Formats: sequence, C-alpha cells, structure tokens
Amino acid sequence: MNQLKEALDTLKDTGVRITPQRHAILEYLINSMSHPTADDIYKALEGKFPNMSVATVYNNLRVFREVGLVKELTYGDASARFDFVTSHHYHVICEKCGKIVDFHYPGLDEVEHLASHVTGFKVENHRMEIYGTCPDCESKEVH
Amino acid sequence: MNQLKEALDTLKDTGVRITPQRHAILEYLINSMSHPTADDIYKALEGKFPNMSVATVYNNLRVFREVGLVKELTYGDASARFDFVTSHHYHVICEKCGKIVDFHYPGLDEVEHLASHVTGFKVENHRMEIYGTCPDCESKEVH
DNA sequence: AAAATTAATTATAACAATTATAATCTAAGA
DNA sequence: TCTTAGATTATAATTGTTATAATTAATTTT
Repeated sequence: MNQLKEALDTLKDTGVRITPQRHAILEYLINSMSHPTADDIYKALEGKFPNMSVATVYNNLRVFREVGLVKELTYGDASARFDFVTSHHYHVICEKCGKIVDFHYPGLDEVEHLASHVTGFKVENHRMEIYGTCPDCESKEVH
Repeated sequence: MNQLKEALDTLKDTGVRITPQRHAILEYLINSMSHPTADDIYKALEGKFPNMSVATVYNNLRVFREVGLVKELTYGDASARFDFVTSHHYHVICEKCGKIVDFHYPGLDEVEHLASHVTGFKVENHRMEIYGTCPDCESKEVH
C-alpha cells in the first residue's frame, strides 16, 4: 500500500542514492494524481527547495524511468509528462482542456500477439491514449 | 487509388492553395512509407527546393493536419513525426532502431465505449503504439 | 490584362523544453 | 579523516517549433 516506501526500496536495491530532492520528487509524483510536467514538479517543490535546479528534476526523472518507477509520456503538446508506475491503465485525455484521467483496463494482449505475428517484431509492450471531451468541458459547450 | 490526386482535391475543396512546395511535401509523405519528421521532409526536398524554409514545411504540415490529410505523432523522441492518413492502422515501433511499421487492425471500439462509460468523457478517438524489437535488430542481438 | 487583394513563402529571430558542462557540494567507504 | 564517487547547482548550449516582417506568388476585381 505504501507506494513511497516501496519506491525508496527500489532505489536502495538498485544502488541509487536517496537524496532529499529525489524523495520529494517521488512523493510529489505519487501524491499528485495528476500527470505533471517536469516544470510542474519544479514549481511545486520550489518552496521546499528554493535552490533546486530544473536539471535536477530532469536528471532524477530519467533515473526513475531507468529504474522503472516512472513512465514518460509524450502527447501532442510541447512538454513531456511523467506518471508514477502503478497498475496497468490507459489515459483518457480531454482535447479541450488537456485533463488526463486514468482508465483502468486489462492490457490488450491479443493485439500485441497479432501485431507480433503480422510484423515479426518481438513485442514488449504498448501504450494507448483515448481522446475526447471531459464532462466539464462538455457541459460548458454552447448549443 | 491515386492518393495524391485525392489529397489535392481535398485541398481544392477546402480552399487551400496548391503550391509547388505543398505538392512536393504531400507527394513525399505519400511515397515515403516511412514516418518522417519535419526535418526529414525538409532535407529530402532540399534538392528540388533549395530555398524552401523549414517554416514552410511546418506551416504546411499544420495545414494538412487541419484538413485531415496528415496525422501528427509524438513518441518519446525529440521531434514529431507525420503520417499521411490512409486506412485505420496502428504503429509498431522498434525500441532499438526506431523503425516504425504500420499494423492494420480494426479500431478498438469496445475500448472506447468502456472508457466513455467509466470516465464520462465523450470519446472521439484513440491512438495506440506497440513497442518491441524488429526482426533486424533481434537477429543482430548477441547471445 | 492590369490593379488590388489575399495567401504563401522566405529568412530570421524568438521561444521553450531538454540536455550538456563544469564547479561545488554531499555522502559513503577505506 | 581522507578519498572517491555521486548528486546538485548554475549556466550555457542545443534542438524542435513557432512568430514576425518582408517579399513573392496567386487569385479576384475592376
């Protein structure tokens, strides 16, 4: 249940030093429930770490990604978003306001299999995003 | 069958002027069968249009996207890729060499429905990418 | 067809996200 | 404690993309 503790253990196991900055970035990622950009994280931790550099955020997000704790997502917009890895889910994205909502759904294994069969690839994983309009934006719509 | 002609008709119908540069960009997109970046296109047409600006490539890719002729794709890597819109297909991407292969498969309507039901979104469309290792890279693998 | 208007292209500058570099600081091990 | 490796900071560099202004080309109006 305690995701932060598990994550810190993962870092320890892989020999990655646990610094206050890393602790805070992980904590933020886990608690935010949003899908923040590097800059979001940087700004959110400004109060706690006035001297922290953006490079630190990027560096550590890369470290977390390499250790498998975090997934990097790129949508159409300018900057990448980062998602703490939990159970398998997809993202539903509002095309009006950019909101991202998790959509829990089992992985599409049969699609992976077929793709592998047709293309000859050794398939490892896949990602999917679903686009539409969120209820908020939908209700604001003018008719 | 003649995709270029159809595409040009679409431009005419929507009142978009057909210039030599646009013609060439479209032609390249249709014939390349790869999924080029803006820079790829720019470089490929350098011989034909020595004075063409990168801005022209970007501008026209945006125009094509707005008219529905082209899809913009963003993966993990730095630059966006552009795909001439044909029938419904997904992309299988090699994590070693970056190669992108089309994988024709009917749309996952039932997933869209469920996502809509669960999240309350008005779902419009989705995208999926499948990641793995292509046969070439797989065979080069050291055991 | 010439003039006027609109749109497209070019060249260039600006911008924003990310990465690289070098210096400083921190922490762990000998 | 001294040494060494790793992490952070500050800053510069890079890269993909967009904005701006001037020029050129194409369409419409006269």
